[in-house]
Amino acid sequence: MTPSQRRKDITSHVHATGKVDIEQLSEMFHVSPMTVRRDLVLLEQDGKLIRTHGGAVSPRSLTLETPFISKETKHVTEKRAISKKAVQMIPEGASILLDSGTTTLELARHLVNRKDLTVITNDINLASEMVNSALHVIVTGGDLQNNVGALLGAQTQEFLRSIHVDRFFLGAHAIDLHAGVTSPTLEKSMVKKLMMEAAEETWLLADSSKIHHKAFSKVCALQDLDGFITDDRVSKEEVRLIEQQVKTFFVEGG
Amino acid sequence: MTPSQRRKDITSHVHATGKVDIEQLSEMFHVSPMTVRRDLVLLEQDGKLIRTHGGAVSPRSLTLETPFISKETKHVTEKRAISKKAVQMIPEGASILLDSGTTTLELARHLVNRKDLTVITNDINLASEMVNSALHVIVTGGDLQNNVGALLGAQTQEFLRSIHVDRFFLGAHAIDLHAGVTSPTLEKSMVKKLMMEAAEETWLLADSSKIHHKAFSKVCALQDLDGFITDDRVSKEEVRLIEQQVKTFFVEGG
DNA sequence: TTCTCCTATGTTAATTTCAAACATTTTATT
DNA sequence: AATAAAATGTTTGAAATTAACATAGGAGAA
Repeated sequence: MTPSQRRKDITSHVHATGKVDIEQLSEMFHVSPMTVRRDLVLLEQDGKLIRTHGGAVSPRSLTLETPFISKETKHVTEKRAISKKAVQMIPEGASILLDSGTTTLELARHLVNRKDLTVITNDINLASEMVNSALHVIVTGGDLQNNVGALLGAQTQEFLRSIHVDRFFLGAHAIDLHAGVTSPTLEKSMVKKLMMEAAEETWLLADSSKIHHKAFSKVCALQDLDGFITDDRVSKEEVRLIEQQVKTFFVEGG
Repeated sequence: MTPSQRRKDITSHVHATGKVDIEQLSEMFHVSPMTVRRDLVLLEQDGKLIRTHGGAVSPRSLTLETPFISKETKHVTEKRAISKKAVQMIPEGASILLDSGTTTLELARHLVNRKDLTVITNDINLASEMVNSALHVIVTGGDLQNNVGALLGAQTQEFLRSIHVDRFFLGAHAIDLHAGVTSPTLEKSMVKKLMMEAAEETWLLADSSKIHHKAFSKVCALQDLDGFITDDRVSKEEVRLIEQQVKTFFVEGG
């Protein structure tokens, strides 16, 4: 039996049983535990399995048990309706700035059929969505936030200070009718503020579930915005409170 | 902090970084390694993570790796072998610069299990691959090249002039044993040159099919490189010609 | 309050596993 | 046949794991 054949057998055995231990493999293939260990190191590098203490497990066996319902799947119809409305309001030839986030990601998806637009973003997920389009896309650069895709940091800020665009679409995780728009870190709100300064107009995009939440660091008051697009799942009283602060569109969303 | 809250925090931290070690968690939550270990046992039973030797990994981090889908590009096995070799040569704690391209994309995929590395790239596809890792990733910023994913332009160049890294991994489309490394546009070769200047060492990564091709704009001569990793599908005469110009590793790629 | 029980955590020691270095065998190449 | 390269085994010290026991801190009852 060749080493590569043995590794293939180990791989299929791991996938079949979900779990193996080194002692067992050592006996099964009549090789020393050290050799098995070396095989497992190679197979782990290829992503075929995950090494554990004393053995290895199949990555697939556990992924089936933990279905990750990410927040991306929440309020999709609302986000879609909001971003659709936003796209309609972008004139040909405009330069726009897109915040990081799932709502703006939807917006980017709706943008890919447009042309003659310059789109600037600090989110690599948005950039990836637009890479196959005819859009002129500019990425700010900066430190990549793990598991998120946003770019932040001094480099991002420096770039934002050097540009000017027609419109900024702001995403938000927390909106309070009195405290305004807030974000979880100083860093994020700093970048959002700079984006507002770089833009002629700022429009807030957020589904109504974000309302009545407060986070740590203030971005701006609702009065500072030029517009707000959200869905219609808000009470009359809320509508009144919002509309007296900012020009708002309540789109139908689900 | 209650035990259950700590476990939730551990869970989200594992999912955020993809990988944690016990010592690190012990310090982070100010509890003994034994307590962390007990937490990890519970969380593993819930399928929230997979315990490894010395820590735990997120089950999700491995589903994204899926080394089974990338059949679209040519010479996958060669590229994989080349990037594997390259990864082995990166010391812990290093800062590296990754060129845009499919070979460096493979390299990025092999890097996601590493930590304590700073990785700088001008390709959003590479950045996307590394977003769920524990790596410190920095994106250069610049104009997005449609259908490619590379970032180029004045902004990219300005950033590259402001940094210094330990090692640069250069990808290439055309290598000639006399003309050296060339690229199709002035813009691209300019960025590559700046990357070389920003790095202590430059290593060329390219499968052997790239040899004996010339493109428009010169990047560098083979002698300017500190190393070259390619596959072994080259003739003896070629080996001789290459080796007298640059330190080279010919990895097995079939 | 004071006592008791129970959970959570820390500590220690013994066991197991891991990883590095070196030695040996096998395989491939010239 | 000679040599190099790859694969495997062995040894050894370091590291992680586990189990067992000890301690601290609440929650609830008398």
